[in-house]
Amino acid sequence: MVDVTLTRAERIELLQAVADPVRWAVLEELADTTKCVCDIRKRVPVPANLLSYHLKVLRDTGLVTATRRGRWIDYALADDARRLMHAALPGGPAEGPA
Amino acid sequence: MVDVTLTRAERIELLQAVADPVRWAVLEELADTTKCVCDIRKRVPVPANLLSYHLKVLRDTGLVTATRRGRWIDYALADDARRLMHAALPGGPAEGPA
DNA sequence: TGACTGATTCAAGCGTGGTTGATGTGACGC
DNA sequence: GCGTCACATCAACCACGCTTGAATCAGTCA
Repeated sequence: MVDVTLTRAERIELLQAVADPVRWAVLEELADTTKCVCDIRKRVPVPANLLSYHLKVLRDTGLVTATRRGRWIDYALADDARRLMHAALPGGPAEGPA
Repeated sequence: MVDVTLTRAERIELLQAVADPVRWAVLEELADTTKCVCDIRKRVPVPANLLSYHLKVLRDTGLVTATRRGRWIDYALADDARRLMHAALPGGPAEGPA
């Protein structure tokens, strides 16, 4: 697997994406299983358009992926999302779950 | 050592503290060694009062500690700062550098 | 093809975090 | 006690991230 390193600005931007109560909750929900938007919304009760806004931020930073399934769209944590989040923190070389 | 767990709000607040370009840079500078404010400022070139503002945010979230040394004040990464930062990320139990 | 469900986008507005200029505080040397 | 250095605090302001209400889009079905 290509070990793409992030620039400082990318690391900070990624942390800014995570450091929001709604997006943090979404990432927590997706940590163990893929979910569609309506399922996420059951667990993160915010207006639908607000959830869409935050999902877009997470997509744009590459932390989640979206897959259309008919009317529904399934969201999942990106494969390297955990590694990216841990690597984004300051303090020496990237470290995280082994 | 007491393994104090953070609430969700505390975890998010901690990430918000980290997810700022100035504070991120300060934490990066303190990762390997204690530094006084004027040394930090050489590496993170922002106005002195702005640096003070950000250092207060980091102190208030417990990520850094301050020690007066005559006219100078030395800042250091708190002992458990790395663990707290990794633990603050969403996605299952706290994980971080082993 | 219209109605409905699931989801996104848009424009406008607001709250607040970050910045600035000014001021204050503590330590030090004379 | 005063001037200087190192650092912090304050009040005011502003940029922008987040929220809201409205509109739009994609898929499905009768």
